[in-house]
Amino acid sequence: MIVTSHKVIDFSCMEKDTPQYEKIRSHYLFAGLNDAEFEALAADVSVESYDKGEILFHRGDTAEAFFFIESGQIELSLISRDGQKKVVEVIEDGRTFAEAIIFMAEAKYPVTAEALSSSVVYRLPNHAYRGLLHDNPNACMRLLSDVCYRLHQRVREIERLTIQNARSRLASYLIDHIVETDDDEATVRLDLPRHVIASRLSITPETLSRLLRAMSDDGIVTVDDRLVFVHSLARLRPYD
Amino acid sequence: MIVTSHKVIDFSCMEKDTPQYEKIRSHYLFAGLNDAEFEALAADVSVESYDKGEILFHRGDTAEAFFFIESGQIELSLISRDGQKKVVEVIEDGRTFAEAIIFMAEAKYPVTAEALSSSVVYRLPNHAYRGLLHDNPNACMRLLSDVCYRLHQRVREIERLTIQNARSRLASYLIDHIVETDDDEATVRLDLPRHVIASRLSITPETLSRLLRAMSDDGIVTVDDRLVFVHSLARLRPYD
DNA sequence: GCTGGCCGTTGACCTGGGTCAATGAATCGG
DNA sequence: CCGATTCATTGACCCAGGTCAACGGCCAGC
Repeated sequence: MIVTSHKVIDFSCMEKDTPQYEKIRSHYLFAGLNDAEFEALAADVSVESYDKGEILFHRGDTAEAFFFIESGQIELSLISRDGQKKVVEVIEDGRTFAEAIIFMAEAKYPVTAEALSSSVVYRLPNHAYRGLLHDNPNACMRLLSDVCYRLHQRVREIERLTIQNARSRLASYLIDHIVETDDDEATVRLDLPRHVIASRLSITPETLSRLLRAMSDDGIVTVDDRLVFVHSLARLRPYD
Repeated sequence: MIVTSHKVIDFSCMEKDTPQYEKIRSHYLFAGLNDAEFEALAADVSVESYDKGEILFHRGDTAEAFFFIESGQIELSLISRDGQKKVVEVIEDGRTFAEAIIFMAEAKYPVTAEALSSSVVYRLPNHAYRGLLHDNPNACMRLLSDVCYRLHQRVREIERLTIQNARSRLASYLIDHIVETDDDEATVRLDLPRHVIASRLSITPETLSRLLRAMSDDGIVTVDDRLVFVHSLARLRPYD
């Protein structure tokens, strides 16, 4: 077996007709493949389990595979020389990540990936999928479309970081995480630890806390642990 | 003819075997096409001239075409509600831009494009190129590779904006614009107006001026109008 | 050769958000 | 059930970089 901190699970858990199998099979990167193609790809996949806090890869590591998250949450982050961390994105189950580097000339991961909670992921070697793409114009187009969407997301992120202040960014975040909305009111679920949210917004936990408090004092929101009740989207909006 | 502020030039200037023709023909998006394909594409291309300050498109405009720059410089920027502008990128001649939005579902330009100097650009309708891609796995792969590269660039930009300070960002910029290097010394050419550089770095022109002055006072650089002589890359580096 | 705009620079001052430290809550391994 | 550790909150203070205002080139048009 393999000697790493994480665990490689018996491959049989990706057997056909299980819910897990269907979960990855229906992902947009694979849905367009025929059964033979998918089976061939699956033969190269390894299933891995990571505990909270374990690292899948570091920024700068040679990138030979991308990942599909079966369960859990994976945090993608940048870490500066002096040790401070900036969370770029948190990927939830049912999604893939790092698939964009399949095509990088210098195939290094541009971010560090760490399990935020216990997670099961499928490791898909680049070369296996790359070969398939060449003969699948449709898969190619879908991937292009997805990568372009992500590129657009990054531009929006740059916008938020440069022409919006901390309060606006928090407002945007709240609006993006609404679980239920009712006219001018809404309920937001903060599905991540505060300090992770803070890092995603490029502020400190202290500032996040103070901003929520200020909004609360202004009667715009009520905070109850991980739930935020927005009393007036209109009053939150000006800062989005 | 067409009634806009910019000028649509006689199409004949893109005739075969001219230097202009070769310039675009050899671009990576078109080099892989055969002559018949390229000719078909060229039939849909319009050649346009823009004066300094003219807008090619605004953020949010419906995106039906992408562009190849024959000559000049095009600034891509984000503009906030309150009017402040953030320059995301400046594209020089010989390169394309906005080609990523060919694949966006909601085809809106994510940035505003403005001519920084008098420019000649080719407007390429999305649909024309999109059809070609479907039958050209190689072109598809090249485009994927390029878009992924840009995605990576954006991640690096986010890194610069969040975990580097203004001085570090300026140092990175100087290093990226070295025209000649000699061991620990280098010459940098600032090919853009100061206020544009400042915006690209997400600082004010005042801060840019002060940072250059501070570096100059520290003996790290000498500034002579648009030329910056770096006396010690080692002393500049710690901030990159 | 003026003159009216832009651009860049410099100084004085301000402030959003970071840093540091203290205090509680909550979670967890034993 | 209890220390140990991690996480969130709050207060006091600080500073990088923004804002505002003044000034001095440098063309471009008359």
